Amino acid sequence: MPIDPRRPEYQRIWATVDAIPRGRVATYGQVAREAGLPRHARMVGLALRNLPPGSDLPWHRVLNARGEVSDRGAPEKERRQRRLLEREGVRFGPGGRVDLARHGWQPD
DNA sequence: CTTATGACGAGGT
DNA sequence: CACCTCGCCATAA
Repeated sequence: MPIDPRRPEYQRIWATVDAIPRGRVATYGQVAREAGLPRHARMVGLALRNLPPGSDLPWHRVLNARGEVSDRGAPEKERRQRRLLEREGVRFGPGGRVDLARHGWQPD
């Protein structure tokens, strides 16, 4: 087991991701800040990488700061993420970018 | 203890 | 736009 999923940092990160509404996206840095962990964008990636297989968390709604699906060396999984987003109405422009001003999550 | 790694990001060229 | 460099920070080795 790489990390300890019981730690509050991970609990807060996952809770934040869980709050991203359908059809909207958030960046790693944004999730980190919302979770009260500024400068921990990389930790968000770490948290998502360690999700239990059958998790219902909307992990696919997290993109990098440029609005693209992050390269994790697994083209198949990356295509799946894109498909899941398109399924909920998120449009990808040429270059595989999402317009964050249009689809970005604005927390209350 | 020291290095390397990485689903990241800001800022410069 | 594309790259590149550097800072960041939890983890792993």
